[in-house]
Amino acid sequence: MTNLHTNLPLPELLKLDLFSGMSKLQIQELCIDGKVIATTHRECLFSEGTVGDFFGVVLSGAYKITKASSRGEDVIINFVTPGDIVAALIMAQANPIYPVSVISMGPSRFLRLSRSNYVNTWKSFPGLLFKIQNLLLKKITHLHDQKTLYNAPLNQKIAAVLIALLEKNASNNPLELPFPLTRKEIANAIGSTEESVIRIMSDWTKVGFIQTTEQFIRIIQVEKILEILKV
Amino acid sequence: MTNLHTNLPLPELLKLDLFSGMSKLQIQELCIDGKVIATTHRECLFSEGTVGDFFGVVLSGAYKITKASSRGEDVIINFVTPGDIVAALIMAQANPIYPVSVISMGPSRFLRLSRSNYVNTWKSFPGLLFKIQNLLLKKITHLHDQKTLYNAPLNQKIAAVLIALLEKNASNNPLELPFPLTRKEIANAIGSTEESVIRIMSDWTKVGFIQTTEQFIRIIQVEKILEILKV
DNA sequence: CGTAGCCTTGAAGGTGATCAATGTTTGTGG
DNA sequence: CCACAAACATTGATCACCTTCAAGGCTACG
Repeated sequence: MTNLHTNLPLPELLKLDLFSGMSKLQIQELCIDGKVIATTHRECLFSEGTVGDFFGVVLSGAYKITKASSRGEDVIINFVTPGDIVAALIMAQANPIYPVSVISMGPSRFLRLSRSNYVNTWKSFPGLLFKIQNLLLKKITHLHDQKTLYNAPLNQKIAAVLIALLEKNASNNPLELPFPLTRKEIANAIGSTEESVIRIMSDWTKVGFIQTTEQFIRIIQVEKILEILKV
Repeated sequence: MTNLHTNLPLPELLKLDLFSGMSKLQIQELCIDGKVIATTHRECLFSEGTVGDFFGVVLSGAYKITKASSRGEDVIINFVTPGDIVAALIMAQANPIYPVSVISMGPSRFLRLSRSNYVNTWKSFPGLLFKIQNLLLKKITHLHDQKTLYNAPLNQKIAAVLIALLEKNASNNPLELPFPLTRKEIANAIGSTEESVIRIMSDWTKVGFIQTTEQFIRIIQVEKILEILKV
């Protein structure tokens, strides 16, 4: 793991929802011992089953949260992008063990914060805990929405993943996912197989709904994808 | 909705994990305005989409948390049993709307607490917020585990539901679920159909793994069910 | 230049959804 | 207390969707 020990990127932190309404001094107190970690494509931030001694915030890029299934396959629980908080929930435990792995998608950056920091400092900011609860609520709501699609046809599930990722990134037109996402990863995120995902996305490419260039997926006709969701 | 305004059932509350280590006085302060609500089978505690002005704790019985899917079907997100906290997460929002419905399974009891209570009193107990985070962690972990079974065969999914519900209830041998659970509900919990669930559970009944008497499911050979999960 | 990661296509087959019909139990109102 | 409705459980037949297995091509990278 590349440990780039830099100063806190305060301008970046000030923009985060999490720290909105806080002074620079407060943020510095909350992020004491904070280190910015730069990860490369497919690099692992932490592994399922290891001791959870840090949490943190995604600064740039993206990470996938994975969990090993009973077979060898790694199921993708969800994706986190800038502003998302990672592993905060398990910090409240006495002896936390990471229940999932976190893996970089493309080059990404992460603000790593120590557990003691959370237990000592963050705990005494009720407003902050409320904000964390709101972030958690979003995650849970998303998991609920996914369950809602349990018995939906495959194309709806794929559409849902793409739309959800688009919504996380208020990017510009034409809409392109700002990190590499393979068909296999999509399959692992919706509980399907690589081949099935390929068949559907190939169709979409042929009719011009989407377009893939060098592992980056670009959505050309969002309306069409949204239509699939509505049926 | 039957509103049985009773005094706080302090002995019951003292046993809850949530309030462990707290004095009677503290609990009374935390549960000010608390009302015990008794619900009957299939009665709705609150509905998806309505204003969230209360949260609470399950005292006895069980409730199912449901969400409407794109079709008419109601998907079951999960089940809550005594000691579980309900809707606490959305209380941290400015103008909460319930994202799910909560429906009683058999006769149950619920301690209803007002939102203002949470925002004013509970907020200032960091230890309590941490305990809530730990309860949430369990819920999320369970959702993750479910995702892990996404592409598993149907019998594994059904086995997982039964085992999960057994674990929530440290009941005695032979293991019986202490609330009515229909095949259709199991189907809605795992994203399948009533008929498919029936076919598998009928097989299990024939070989003596389980037994159903008056809507109550009894697991005769837990080992066998656990074995199904391991394959 | 070979390997690894990713994408593609085809053929075969099975699991589980769908539709339909019926039996059984529970609950409710006259 | 009976009759009827609603909820729940069951069984069979059919078939679509998606998985599985297999093979091959493309691109990046050491």
